[in-house]
Formats: sequence, C-alpha cells, structure tokens
Amino acid sequence: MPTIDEIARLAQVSPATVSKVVNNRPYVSAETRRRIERVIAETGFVPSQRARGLSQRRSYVLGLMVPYTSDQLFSDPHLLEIMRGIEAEANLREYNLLLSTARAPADAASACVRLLRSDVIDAAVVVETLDLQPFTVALTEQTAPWVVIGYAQQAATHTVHADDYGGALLATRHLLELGHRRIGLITSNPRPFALEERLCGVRDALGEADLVLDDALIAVGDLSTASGEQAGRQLLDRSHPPTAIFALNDRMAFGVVRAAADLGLRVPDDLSVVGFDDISQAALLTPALTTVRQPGYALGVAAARLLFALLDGKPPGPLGPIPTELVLRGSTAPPRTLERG
Amino acid sequence: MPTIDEIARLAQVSPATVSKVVNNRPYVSAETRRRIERVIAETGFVPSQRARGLSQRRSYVLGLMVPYTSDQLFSDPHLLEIMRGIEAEANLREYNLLLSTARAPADAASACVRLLRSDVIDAAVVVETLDLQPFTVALTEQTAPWVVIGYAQQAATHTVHADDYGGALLATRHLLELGHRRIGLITSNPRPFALEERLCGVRDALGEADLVLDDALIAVGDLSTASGEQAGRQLLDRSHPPTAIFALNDRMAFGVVRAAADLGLRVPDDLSVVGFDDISQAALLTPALTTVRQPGYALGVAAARLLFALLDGKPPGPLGPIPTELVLRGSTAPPRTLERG
DNA sequence: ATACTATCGGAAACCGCTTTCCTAGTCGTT
DNA sequence: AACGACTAGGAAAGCGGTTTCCGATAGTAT
Repeated sequence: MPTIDEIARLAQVSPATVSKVVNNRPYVSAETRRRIERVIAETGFVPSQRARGLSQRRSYVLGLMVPYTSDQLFSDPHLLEIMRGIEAEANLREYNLLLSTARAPADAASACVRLLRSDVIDAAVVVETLDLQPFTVALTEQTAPWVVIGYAQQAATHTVHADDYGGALLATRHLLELGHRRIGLITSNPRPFALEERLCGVRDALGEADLVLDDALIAVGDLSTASGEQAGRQLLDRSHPPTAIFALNDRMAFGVVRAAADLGLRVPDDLSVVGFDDISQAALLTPALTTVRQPGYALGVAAARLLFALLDGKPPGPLGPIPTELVLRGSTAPPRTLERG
Repeated sequence: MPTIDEIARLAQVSPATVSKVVNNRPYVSAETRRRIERVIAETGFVPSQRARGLSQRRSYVLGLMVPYTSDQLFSDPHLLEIMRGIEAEANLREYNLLLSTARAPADAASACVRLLRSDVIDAAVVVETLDLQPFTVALTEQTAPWVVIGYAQQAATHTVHADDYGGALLATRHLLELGHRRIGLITSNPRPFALEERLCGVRDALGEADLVLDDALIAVGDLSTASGEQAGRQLLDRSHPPTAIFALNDRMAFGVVRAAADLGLRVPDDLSVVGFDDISQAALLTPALTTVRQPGYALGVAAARLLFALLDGKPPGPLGPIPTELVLRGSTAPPRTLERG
C-alpha cells in the first residue's frame, strides 16, 4: 500500500504538492499535476481516510442508529429503504454509512454517544422508536449533529418525518369519494406520534365532509396482524358495521382482511380496507391492499441532507414533512349501499 | 472534547501512562491507575479511534457489502438478520459495522476495494448475489481479508453459507415420512449455487427412500411469487398431480398455495406445501407455511468470526455449513391417499 | 556491598495526511 | 530599475493517539 510520501518520491515532488493534486487545489502547474496523476494511477494510490480524518477532524462516516426493539415503528423493508436513501446522499459527499443496532434504546444511546466522542462518526441519524428519551438526554449533552427520523418530544431536536397527517387525509378522502360514510378506524395503544398524526388526518378529512369520527367505530390494536384481526372482528360484529375500515398500519390491515374473510365478507365488495406504510407484502395480498406509501428513500435522503447542513454549520431551514402517496390497489371499492341505490 | 494530553495533565502523568491505563497494560501502579481512571470518568474521555487507528493501522470497522440488485438472493429480513449477527460479533471485539450498498455488483466491488485501500475498513463481508465475479477479481488483488456469505466459484475465497443441502434433506424426509411419494419440486432458472445444493438434498433424500426425482415433477420459476403460482399450476394440472410440492424458496411456495386455492385444492388436506428460507411472511400465511429456516443471525456471526480469524492471521479451520432448521407449520399433512388406504 | 532484575513512568519518534507559512521566480506597473 | 502581486513548490508543524526505548527506583540474590 503506497503512502503519499512514496507518491511524492516517485513523482519527484513534495508530499504537500501531492496533497494539493489529490484534493484538487490550485498552485500546481499543469505539467506537475499530470506527472503526479500518472504516478497515482499507476500505483493505485488511495489516500488513507484515517490519516486525512485525523488532520481534518472529520471521519467521513455517518452513523445510523437503529434501536432495534421488537415493537419498532417501522417494518424492515422500510428501514432498508431509509438506509438506501441515506447511503445515496452520503455517497455524493464521499461519506460512508456506519450501522449501529442495539437491543434497547438505552444501549443504543450510549453506543451512539461513544461513537461520536471517539470520532468514529461525524454525525448520527437516529431512527425513532417508541422511547426516544434516552437519546435526547444523552445526545443533547454533546455537540456533534444528529437527526431523528420520526417525531420527537423536544422541539429543539431536528426531525425528519413522513407526512403522516397528509397521507391519512388522502386515504380518508379516497374512501369518502367512493361513497363511504361509516368508516371504521383501527389505531393502536400506546400510540406513537406518527399514528397520532394519522388520526388527526382522518378527523380533518371527515370534517371536510361534515362528518365526525364516531368513537364507536374506533378499535385499538397493537400494530400486529393478530391485533388487527381482533379489532377488525370487533368492528364488523357490530349491528351497524362500517362499510370501510382504515387501519393505521398495514399489518393491522392484513388482520382486518383476515377477519373479514372469516366472517364471509368479501374485500372490497362487502368491505373496503385501507392500510398505511405500503410494506412489501401489501402488494402481494389478495386483493392487493390500498395503502399509503411511506417514502423511505426520500426520508433517508432528507435526513442525510439535514445532517450535512448541520455539519456545514448552515442553519437548516424548517423542513416540512416528506410527502406520502396514496397507492390505489384492489382493496377499496364503492360501498354496496351505493350500488343498490 | 478532551484529548489524552489533557487527561495526562490533569492526572499529572505523561500521555504514555494514560495510554497504558486506557489499554489495560501493566507497569502502572495501582494508585496512579486509580487517579487516571478518576480523571477519565470525570471528563468522559473517549480515545479518538482515528488517532488510535492511525498508529495501530486498524480502523476497528468492518465493511458489509450488499450488491443490492433486484434479483438478490435473500429477502430483506434475512439480510437484517445477517447484519444483526455480524454486529453482535463485531461488538464483542469493539468493532463497528460499515454498510455499503450499491446498485450493481461491479460498483460494489470497486467501492469495496476503495474502502479497503483507504483503510476506512479493516475487512469486508460480501453478500453473495448472482454475479460475484467482479468481486473476486477486484478483491483477490489486495491483501485485506474478506469473506463471502453464500457460495463462490473460486475455491480460494472464504465462504460462509447455510446448510442448504441438509435443509432440503430434512424437508424432503419430512414429506416422505408423512407418506408422500409423488413430490413436486419447484426450482429456478438461472439457478444460484444455494438452490443447486437444495436440489441435491432433495435427490439424496428421495434416494434414501429408493425413489428418484421424476423430471416430469420438476417445474421452473424465477424465485418470485408469480412464477411459483404458474409453476404450481403447471404441476397440479397434470393428470397424475403430486400430493406435495417443495418450492425451493418461500416466495414461490406462496405462489403454489395461491395456485392450489385457485384450483379448489385445500392446503394441507389436498396438497402439502413446503418452502425454504422462513421469511417473516411464512408464519403469517394461512395456513402457516412449513419451511426451512435460514440461520441469518448465525451466518452473520460465523462470517464475522471467520473475518476476525483472518485479521488475526490465524489460519481458519475449514468451516462447515451453518445448520438449517425445519420449521413445521400448518401447510403439510399426510396425503389423502394414505387416509383412504 | 555489589550485581542483577522487575517495576514504574516518561521522552520522543512515529502513523499518513493536511495546512500554514515561507522562498523563489515571473510578470506587469510605474 | 524598483516594486508589488501572483504563482509554483516545499519545509515543517501539527492532528491524537501508540510504542519503543531508556532511566530511576526498589527488591532480591550473591
């Protein structure tokens, strides 16, 4: 492995001049530059990032902290999408991505602080899980930039999140436009911030149609498919069941579809079902699930951009939510009552 | 951010002595050690990895290369499991994990070499995709250790893989024990090494029961659910259809279940179905899919261990395949013919 | 008392690159 | 001819640790 000194010797210049060439700095004659570049190409020289980092006080590495608890907010493919987005943006800046998973948020928090203090990473992206508290406590005490993907309690922390509100608005409007008036809702308890937002979206969309969310049409799950099935059955067992059900995440929507099947109801003919997230299985379900797509890739890109802005010392402008998208598939249709009328 | 010099000044010793304490080396009196440790605790000093790495010629970072093409071998959750395994093992050695995804294997290969040469990472784990060729070419030309998760053409490359052969053996034996004699098989084309191994397992298990794999009972898909459905229909449309179908990956098995449903066949009563991988959806299917679990976590751990052995200059012993596990669920049962007989 | 060894601690070189500052040379101006 | 401005290139001082080597002291054996 050649060092900068060897390159300098071979090109008969000083290391300082080689450094200028490598970093595209001026005050090197065209001829000298060419000579050095040839030597670099011949030897396959790649500057040592750790040496470079040492003098520049940068590691050119971004950290991605994933407090990987079982009750995590996001489904796995979504996480991979986020990583792809961060990676893509990081690559543009010649940054690399370091992954740190941990069982509990508390562990992840201390690991993150260690990584920052030991200057393995220059900045960190934290994926929100239900309990972000350990992070905010540990990370606000140090100066390196960090960004949360999700929602945060403290207003001071920089966050990037999808337009959960807008997505729910779109989905609900879609059902209303199809003619549904009795719309069941499945939320969860405890309710993460994202679901809170979605709930607001539903309320406002109903409000636009001069409807109010009927408490009797709200069921509560725990985000799992099983809980969705149970909640769905509860709604459908009512004397006056809803003609459509909006589950605030896809997995619970799957449960609803299963509950409907058990009761002999056909989706979408007898019951429309809408989910949220657009996890990969959603398209494979029969019927394919109408849902709101979480823009994982875009979230990753936005988080990385924000981080770089902070690293560059630029005051980041207020960042709006990343647009979500309604994906129309086969699980929604006009209600039967309309067809009859 | 305190440096080792500041710690030395505060503890009234030299930086060399602080270094000894930090690295748990002898020749420091108990009293001095205690004094230094107190200062470290008070200041929250964490040694700079890049400075340490510079003098030790180690970065304490492992690279994970994922050539993320659409036709990748593994489903996403499996990849996350692998990462968890590598991470867990790396943490034991105080190593971190750097993630590098790329669209094409060729890009990933050059990225990997750059990362190694610029000593951002000390060693690399490469996840096998269909075309490993660019990697083997680029990586064999440099000295840093690297390991492939999967199978490799060259015998010289270090590989870690699941016991695909053994898993297929177990699954086939299971069907034979239930009494199935006409077993359909769904493989893919092009056929990755892992599937080749699985095919051998099937052959040998059948051989144990003095049966041979009937070419007429082999259908070919492309690993996708849709192709599995088509292949399944093809097998079931025969005049003398199989009583069980073994799809060499879960997604194709899903397709088989769907094909069976379309033909009015009930799983497992009229048809037993077995998959391979145990992706997360397998347990959610109705009926839940009997399948062979890929030990993602164990694979990651094994790959990391092998890498550390290479880093330590130890000649790694020949590593056997990582055991797979047959997961019995609801999609297999004795054939109808047996019940009648 | 002397020689030898083990323990404790520090001075200084070094890892490979960047960066500041300096010198020397070349122009263009007045 | 003298002066400044700009260019090309290099010497050397870091960046923040580790490591080698050396000296001083204390303990043990002869």
